[in-house]
Amino acid sequence: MDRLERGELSRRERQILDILYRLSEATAQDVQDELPDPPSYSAVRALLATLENKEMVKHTKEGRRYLYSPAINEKKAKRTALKNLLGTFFKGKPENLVAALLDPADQQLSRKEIEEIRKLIK
Amino acid sequence: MDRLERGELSRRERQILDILYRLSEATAQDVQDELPDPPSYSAVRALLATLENKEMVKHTKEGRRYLYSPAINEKKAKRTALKNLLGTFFKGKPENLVAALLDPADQQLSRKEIEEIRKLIK
DNA sequence: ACCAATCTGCTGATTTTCCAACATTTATGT
DNA sequence: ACATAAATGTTGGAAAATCAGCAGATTGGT
Repeated sequence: MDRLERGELSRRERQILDILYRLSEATAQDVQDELPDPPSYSAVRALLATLENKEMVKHTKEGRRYLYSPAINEKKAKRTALKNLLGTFFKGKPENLVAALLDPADQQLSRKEIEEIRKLIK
Repeated sequence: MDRLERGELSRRERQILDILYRLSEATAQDVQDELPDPPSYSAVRALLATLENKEMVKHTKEGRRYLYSPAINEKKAKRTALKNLLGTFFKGKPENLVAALLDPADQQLSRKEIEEIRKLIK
């Protein structure tokens, strides 16, 4: 079980990783733009550096810049996040989660989205 | 937008809140039992105290003990968590989340669970 | 009444996180 | 080639989080 699964991420680490999962890859600048209460550019880079040391983030060069991306298999991260959410809020029952998705007070699903889901189940 | 929605929770704060959501209410002892890398009992209590100051946790007396529970409306917390997960991993599309749920490589849904979901959609 | 166990309240020290500033490197264009 | 711009790398310290220990209160048992 790695640091991610054990929930051993600081606030900023988590925020940054989430951004990277969402964007797939991003420059330090991109990350700064997405961070709530964004710190200075150099602070963001320092954070990315520590995340790299912990092997939770990797980078490739693109021209003179770095493009950062999550180092942890996305599928696995997704599964972990889902399992956590299920365990924390839905008693581990997927149908409870789907029920919350369908709850009109929560999300509004378009007719099209519902149709998509219906198809999946078949 | 409160601290929870902005993701402004420290590592331990998040761990403890998740436990409280899962258990609905718990003693300091319960929380310690559930924490990964559990610190001392008194440390757990100190953490619960700071969480109470920040009004993220409340307690009631039960005999001589305190029963702690989340101070933040559960429905709202659930919704926030779901929205975050959708945004981070599923491009905001609920059907993608459902697809992950149904993915046989990920979760195994029993026939019964699938039946439940099908019912919900109708 | 006394002791042991179990809880809360509090405090100060340690550790981790978080950040900005500065130094260095690399690319660009004139 | 040189200056400029735009990156990265590093470091020191402030701020926040984390933690353990101790004192006092309350309960329960003998």
